[in-house]
Amino acid sequence: MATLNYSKQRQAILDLLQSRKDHPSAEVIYQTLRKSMPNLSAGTVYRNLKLLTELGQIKKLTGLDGVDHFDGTTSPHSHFICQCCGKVDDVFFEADESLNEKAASHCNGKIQSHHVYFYGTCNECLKK
Amino acid sequence: MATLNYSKQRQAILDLLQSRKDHPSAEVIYQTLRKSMPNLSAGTVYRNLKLLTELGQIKKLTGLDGVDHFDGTTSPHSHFICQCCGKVDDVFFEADESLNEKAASHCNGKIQSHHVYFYGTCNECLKK
DNA sequence: GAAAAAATTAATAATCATTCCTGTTTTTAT
DNA sequence: ATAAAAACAGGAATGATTATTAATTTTTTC
Repeated sequence: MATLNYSKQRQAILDLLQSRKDHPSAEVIYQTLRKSMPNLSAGTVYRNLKLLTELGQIKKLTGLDGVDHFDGTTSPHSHFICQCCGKVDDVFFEADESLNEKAASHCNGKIQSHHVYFYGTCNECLKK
Repeated sequence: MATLNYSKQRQAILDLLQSRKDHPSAEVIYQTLRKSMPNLSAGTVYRNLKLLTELGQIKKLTGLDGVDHFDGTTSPHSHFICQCCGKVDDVFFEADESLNEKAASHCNGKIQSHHVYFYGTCNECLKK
């Protein structure tokens, strides 16, 4: 994995994502880091999130609530979205080899990867 | 399925989506329908796409190229995104029952549905 | 079939996440 | 240490989507 992370700002963004188990948006990342880096710029956060995503060091999650969320866990996993509260949990469940293979014959091209989103109601919301 | 579709505009949007196998964006739908409905408004397209999505009569696809795309096929299926040309194909491949069940034990809630995105290179792009 | 009520539309303004731009600062390479 | 390259801060611009409002169309009721 490419390890060209010079700046304090970029490293702080990556560290934050790797230390959290939730999936913060760019805005949340910006507001969180601003507390310790008062003149951090929002553009810097967006630019580095885009760069880190392209380098594969973080994952971008879309289609949750209109804004993009980011995930510092790079090992393959799925996501569970609570349709009640909007929370996004990691689901460490491996369907990988088999899923790509099974779908291959139904597909007009070569599959390289996949991403599974599960939708439902989380335990907290079920209690209500 | 609820069938409360009064207006010409709403019906035209639904018909268009059901007659196409690709997954047009709101803008493409707007420009296409405008040819036969010259004073169609973009807001009408967006409002009806949102409504039809909420009613479950169409599906919204996010995270493809920054803009939302829409799918008139309601039977459960997956999608294959070509990372080369951006094309989105339907993949009629059923992993349903098993996938939700298998993931259930790894999940902090009750799974109701899922959506699988496959990423790869389509046959056209492979030839190049 | 016409009048009243409800729903929908067109047009336009507003919003808001994200990207772009410019001049400055930090990092890297020599 | 110095020059070149990369990255930053701050703010302006972009662009997809949503909200507003008055007018029109559709549905309902008689």
